[in-house]
Amino acid sequence: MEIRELVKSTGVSAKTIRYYEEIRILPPAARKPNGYREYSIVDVDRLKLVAGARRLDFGLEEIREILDLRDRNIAPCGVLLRLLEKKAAEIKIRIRELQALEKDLQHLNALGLTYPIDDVEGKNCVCHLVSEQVGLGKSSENQ
Amino acid sequence: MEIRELVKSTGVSAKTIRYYEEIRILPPAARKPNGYREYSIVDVDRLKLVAGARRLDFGLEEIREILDLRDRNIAPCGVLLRLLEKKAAEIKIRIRELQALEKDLQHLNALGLTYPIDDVEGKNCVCHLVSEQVGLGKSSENQ
DNA sequence: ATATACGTTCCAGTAGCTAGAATGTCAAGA
DNA sequence: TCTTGACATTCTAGCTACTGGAACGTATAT
Repeated sequence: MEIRELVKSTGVSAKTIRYYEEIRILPPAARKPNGYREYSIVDVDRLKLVAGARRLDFGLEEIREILDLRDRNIAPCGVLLRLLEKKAAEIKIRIRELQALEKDLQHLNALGLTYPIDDVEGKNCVCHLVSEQVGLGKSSENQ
Repeated sequence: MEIRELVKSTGVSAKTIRYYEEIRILPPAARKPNGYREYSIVDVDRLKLVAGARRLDFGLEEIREILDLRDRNIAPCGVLLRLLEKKAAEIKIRIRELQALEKDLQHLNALGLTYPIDDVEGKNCVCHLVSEQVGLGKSSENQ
């Protein structure tokens, strides 16, 4: 099959497929006489695993590890399972960070609305609220 | 004051401060005879606003707009307030995406644990669960 | 012959820094 | 005076995961 078929069966763009080949996530594709890339069901399977893992927000390096195991005929399930847990933990933390951030934003917005909006350099201005966070509240320490 | 003082009073690293100057978020710093950068309270104020806005996850382009208004002596509070709301809405969405992702991860993990971990190419493998998401469930459509 | 819809390569850009190399400056201690 | 250490400077390159665009080749239908 040509690249367009692979795009259809995986939902990954042609650009991205070529990029994955370039960085050796996918092996160099076979070529037809005209120079076009040619794929088989094996490539579909591999790319589906990559796409699934990406959808779960795994990094390409993590994915590369999984693929390397598979390529050496070692079942990567154990590793994948651990990564799943690790990622879930990370997401949990990230969610909490964002929730704290959301709270801060709402708080500043609410407070800012009670201030005049034409105060360029005075203290009664939402700009000052934004500035003055620095070094104060640590409610949402993101990153 | 020298750059180290500015670092202390804003929590922004020297590298980042120079970078901000390079991309014109901060104006070219005055120089002492020895070539060292020299700052005043005005720079502290400006950088604090930048740091506060970055902490709220505003992009540097958004911040640049705010600063441009301020530089032209127009109170940016109105704009800032709108950005605050916009950002809060974005965060809300992002949180929901991450929560869906978290659910998927936990689901796959739970299901994966019931499978053997030594199945390289069979279907009873968490790898297959990961692959088979592609084109199926759209519970968490992120990015 | 031409229009179009594919395919190819290569280069550059995105966001917001951060690391590191090579070099210069300043203050204090032996 | 020499040296050590902590500061400062500039410059280049790298990070993640792609994406856009140019310039060009190929296949098919009209």
